[in-house]
This record gives sequence, structure tokens and C-alpha cells, in this order.
Amino acid sequence: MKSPEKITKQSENFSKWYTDVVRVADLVDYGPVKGTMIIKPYGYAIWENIQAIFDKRIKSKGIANGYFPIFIPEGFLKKEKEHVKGFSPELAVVTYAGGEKLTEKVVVRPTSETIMYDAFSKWISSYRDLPYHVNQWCNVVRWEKKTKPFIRTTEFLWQEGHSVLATEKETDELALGRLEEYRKFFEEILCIPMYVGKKSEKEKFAGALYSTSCEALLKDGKALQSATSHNLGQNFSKPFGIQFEDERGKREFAWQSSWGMSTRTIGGVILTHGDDKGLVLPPDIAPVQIVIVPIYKDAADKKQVLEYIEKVKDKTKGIRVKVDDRDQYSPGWKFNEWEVKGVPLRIEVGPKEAKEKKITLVSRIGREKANILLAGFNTDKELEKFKKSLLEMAKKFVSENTFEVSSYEDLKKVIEVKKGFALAPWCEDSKCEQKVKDETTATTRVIPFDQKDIKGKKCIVCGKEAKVWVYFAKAY
RNA sequence: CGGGGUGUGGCGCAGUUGGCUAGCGCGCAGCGUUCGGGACGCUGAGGUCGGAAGUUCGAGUCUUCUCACCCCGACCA
Repeated sequence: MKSPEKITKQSENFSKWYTDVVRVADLVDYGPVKGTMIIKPYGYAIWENIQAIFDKRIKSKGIANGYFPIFIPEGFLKKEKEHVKGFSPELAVVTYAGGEKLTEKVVVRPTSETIMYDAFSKWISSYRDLPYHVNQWCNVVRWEKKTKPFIRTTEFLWQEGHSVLATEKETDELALGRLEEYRKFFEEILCIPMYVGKKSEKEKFAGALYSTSCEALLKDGKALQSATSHNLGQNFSKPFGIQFEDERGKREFAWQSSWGMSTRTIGGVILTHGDDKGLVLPPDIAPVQIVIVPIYKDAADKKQVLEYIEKVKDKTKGIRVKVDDRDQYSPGWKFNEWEVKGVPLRIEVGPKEAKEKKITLVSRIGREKANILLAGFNTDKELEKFKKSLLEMAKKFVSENTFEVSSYEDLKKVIEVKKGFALAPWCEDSKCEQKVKDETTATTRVIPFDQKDIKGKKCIVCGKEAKVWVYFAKAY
């Protein structure tokens, strides 16, 4: 309804700034159970926009949606031993239901591999059934110790896509293809540049052959794993018995991939574009893309201004535009309100504009006021311009906060002083990775796909021959 | 789980060595004046002070226990 509260400055307390923004912009409220979050209509509208755009992209690849149960027999999780080991500390388990103690405990899904793959084993029997894909939009529950709205919550919303393929090669291609779809989505729609690559053994998904990820560099220098795509190999098809007969009649275990993106993405948007004024939303996902604030003193002005606004609205067909004609708030109050809420463009219309057939256009970034003729105003062009500068700003920030390092001292400096990403030569030994984590709390984020020449480089931790370049950063 | 902190109307807070009708700002409702960068006046509604037990003639205030949340770690696709 109203946002009278001030937002803590980013430089004072970044963490407080974040929680202030999500609350004051009316995105969420805390739920009564620790770590849960109520997504309010304005926040949910952002998610719906993300869903709508990405869902369309999934379907354009010929992948349809399905829905699997939220309850999973506990035994399913146990079939893949790394998977259960990875997830058991954070499971919510139902032991009592319908007034009775359950003979087999039921797990609230933390992810759906197991319940889906049990079903797949019944549905797939021939190479003609492959590739098989299904995507689902749903909620999952992970009982995390430390939570933060959108970034890490006990229950969150996501899409999880699951693919079953015949060969390793196809699975590699699929997994990488899906990751590239995420990367494009983040860059084109959310204006967030991503580092993409492979996860280290230590950081991979529990049960995967390997994992790939999109990592964002946020305003506080931390990394946010924003979407992942895994090659699960035959790790699940074997325990779940997903087998098919190939062209020659030979029975083979299928290859699998899962890929997902969650409401965490909204946290990434806030932490990439937000400023001391509040949210800044990329136009494609903004619930309100343009807000029109009428300005008038008396009834005669009001009539004239509102009539003129109808003409302005003719120029904004097909986009999400809102006219804020609430009388109880002053124009200045409304300006601030919609800035907190991250609306990309604002149009101010008063008697002057109405008379001169003009509008006053103000961007959420920059905020210089442009007094332009209505006839020369093109919404698509303006929103496109906004998007472009948003992405440019984010790209600039990422490149300014990514540093190539050649020594352990440099790495520490980047993590602790400069607060950013460090690209470092690494021997791929998890002991070295662990040492960095123990001493700096930074972890390996991704081994980028585009590897520069590593010949002759030494691992910054142990000094032995380096095998890859890897990004280190503190992670959310 | 370890360290630190906070719980008092919707939000932010004050409340003295225990003392009688628990205050303030914002927000909310009504009326009036305002309206080009968070307007103002008057009137009003709203709280068993996180919970439990105890000490006391008397507890927001003291004691013990407990719960929740926040920050920093640990843990965690």
C-alpha cells in the first residue's frame, strides 16, 4: 500500500539495504515459520513475468510441462547414495499423517529427480521413446540454516527440467545447450551478465557426473549461482532402472540431465541493479514498465490532464503502464514510491504538458528529466534504451570487479579487500580448493568454458602445475 | 551449532533506583487546507509490553526457564 520507510544505504550495511528493499518495495513479507517468505502480489508479478518468458522459451524447444507429487517416499532418495548424502541434512520429512505414524516416511521434495525417475523407468523402454523431456514449475523445500528472502529460503519456487537421452554425447550437448539458454535469458531479459562454466567436483550437484552453472557477480562482490544444468550420467538411471533397447535390440541405461532456475533469480536482479533508492527492474519483468503520474491542482486541471493522459496511453499500447491517479498522495510522494519499486520509466503529465502536447520522461537510472513532444515518444525504443544501459552498467561492474591473480596473496586481496571474483590458475585438487575456503571463505565458482592458455601456469595454492583457470569468490 | 544483538499498537523506537491512567514518531480513519521531488492542521482508533513460572503490597522494569527473529561465522545445487 504505502512505502513511507527509508532504505538503508548500500554503503552503510549492504545486508540491511537488501532486506529493506525487498520489504519496502512490497515484494515479500516474512512467513511465520523460520526461513519462509510470503511473496506479495508485486513480487509475485515479477516471478510470473520471468515464468512466462522462460516457459515460452522452454516450449519453443519442444519441451512440455508436467507435474509430479510434492511427497516422495523416503526410500527413493536413498537409491542414489551421493544424492541422499547431499540432501539429507536439509530434508523436511513427514513422519505423521492422517492421525497415524507412517510406516514409510515421506519426504517433502527438495528436488524431483527421484520421484520423476521412478516414473520414467516405467515410461521408457525403447530408443524410440528418447529423447524424453519434461519440465515442471513447482515449489521445493530445503531446510537451510541461514536464509535470506529470495536468495535462500526454506521453501522456494523454481522450474526443473529433466531430460532422458540415449548417449553421453547427446547429454553433454543438451546440458550445455540448456545452460546457454539460461545465460541468454539472464543477459537478454534480466540484463545480468553471467560467468558460465563447469563446477568443481566439490561444488557439483549431489549425484551428478558434472554440473554447469551461471554465476553472477553481485554488487557486494559475492557470487550467486543463478541457474544450473547437470549431466547426471547414468547415476540415476542405474538405481532407478531407466533402460531402453537400442536399434540393435541391446538394453542400455539411459543418460540424464536436469536443469533449473528459481525465485533466487529475483534476488539476483535486486542485487545486480538495485541502488540506494531501491529496486531497479529490467523492463521485461517489471510489473509496471511505465508509470504515469498526473499532476494537477484543481478539478479543471485534473479533467484536462486525465483526458490528455488517454492520448499518452495510446502511445503505450501493448506494454504494462499504470496511471497513478491516487489523490491522497502528492506527486513527489509518488515519484519516490515508484522509484523504490523499480519502475523503469516515469511519465509526468501536468497542465503544461497537456497544453504543449508534451510529456516529461524520467528514467529510473540517471533520472534527468526530458521534456519531449508526445508525437516523438516511442515506448519500445525507450525501454530498449533502458535495457541496454542497464546491461552495460552491469557488464562494466562485473569487469571492474573481476581480477586475474597469479599468487595466493593476490587471491586473498581480491576476496578480502577488493571484494570480487578472482580468476586463478588451479591444479584441480580439491585440497587446494578446501584450503582457500578454510582461510578466506571463498569457494570455486566455475571453471569457465572459455579457457585461456594455462601452459606454464602454477596453481596459486600448491604451486604445482595448473590445469585450469577457475573463478574464486565468496558465494551466497 | 558457536559468538553478538533484539523482542513494547501495522512499522521504527523511548520507558530512570520496580510505583498507580504505558509514551513518542511514522502509518491508519474522519474533516479541512494542499498537490511540478516523500505537504500540513485539528480530531480519533489501535498495545493483557514475545511466552511461562517466580520474587513483591505492586513487574514493561528484577530472577529463572523458554520461544522467535536479526547480524557475524560454521553448514548448504
